[in-house]
Amino acid sequence: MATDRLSLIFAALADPTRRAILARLAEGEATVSELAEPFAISLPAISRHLKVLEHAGLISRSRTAQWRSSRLEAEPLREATEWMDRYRRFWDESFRRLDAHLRRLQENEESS
Amino acid sequence: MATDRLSLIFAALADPTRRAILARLAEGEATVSELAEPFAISLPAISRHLKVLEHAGLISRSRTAQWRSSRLEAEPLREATEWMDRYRRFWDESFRRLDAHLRRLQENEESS
DNA sequence: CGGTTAATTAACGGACGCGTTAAACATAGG
DNA sequence: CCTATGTTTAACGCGTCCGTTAATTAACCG
Repeated sequence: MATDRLSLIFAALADPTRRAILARLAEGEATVSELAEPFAISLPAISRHLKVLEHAGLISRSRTAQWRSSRLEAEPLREATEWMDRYRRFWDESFRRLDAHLRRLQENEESS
Repeated sequence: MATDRLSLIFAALADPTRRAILARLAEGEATVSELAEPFAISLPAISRHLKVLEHAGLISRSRTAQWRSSRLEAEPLREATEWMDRYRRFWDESFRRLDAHLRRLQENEESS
């Protein structure tokens, strides 16, 4: 079972429908029906997706009368990005330049 | 089936063992047995994890004699980070400051 | 050739993910 | 109270994921 937080976050993001829901929520809060509207899947399916997102901390929910509104909580995305940042030097050109620069400094240090 | 690239990447990252493998590969290439060593799971299980990582583009593999060496390919992490960057303004303080700054500029523009 | 080492493939089992439809629950409102 | 609306829960099917052990493939080496 994926019990750790990061696994929950990445697993939640691994589904295109859920990513689309997050994209929609970036424009503002929305009810379940509103979120379901663009998709050709049933309301219960959407309901489950929202539960997954909530469990990963990617959304929070509030109740007003019979409507349940979802709100984006991007903090987990920060966590995920932070994890990936360990690998930034493997792809980021500017990071590579910084790397080279630091190496040069190091060499000067050693040769002095 | 998760057929799109981003889903493959996030799904690959959703497993702690696979993330640990990537962490190990950040220190340099390694063979399957070397990668398996820290884990209490069988070699075939590791072999499958590597296949998942390769399918997501997160590693590439080469063969030397009977050894298969894996190498980190972080480009997919860049893609994933890029996707998350759309949400950066929802968590990043400096992004919020920039946002506020731009809004101020906008207001000055309008009132002139 | 025959044995050893490295790794993968095959076959299986159990858990989980994602969808469905039908039923239940919650709230508003005549 | 009864009904309409919004959403969730229940029960099920099916495919995939993750692990196992046993068998197979691949390459080296005495």
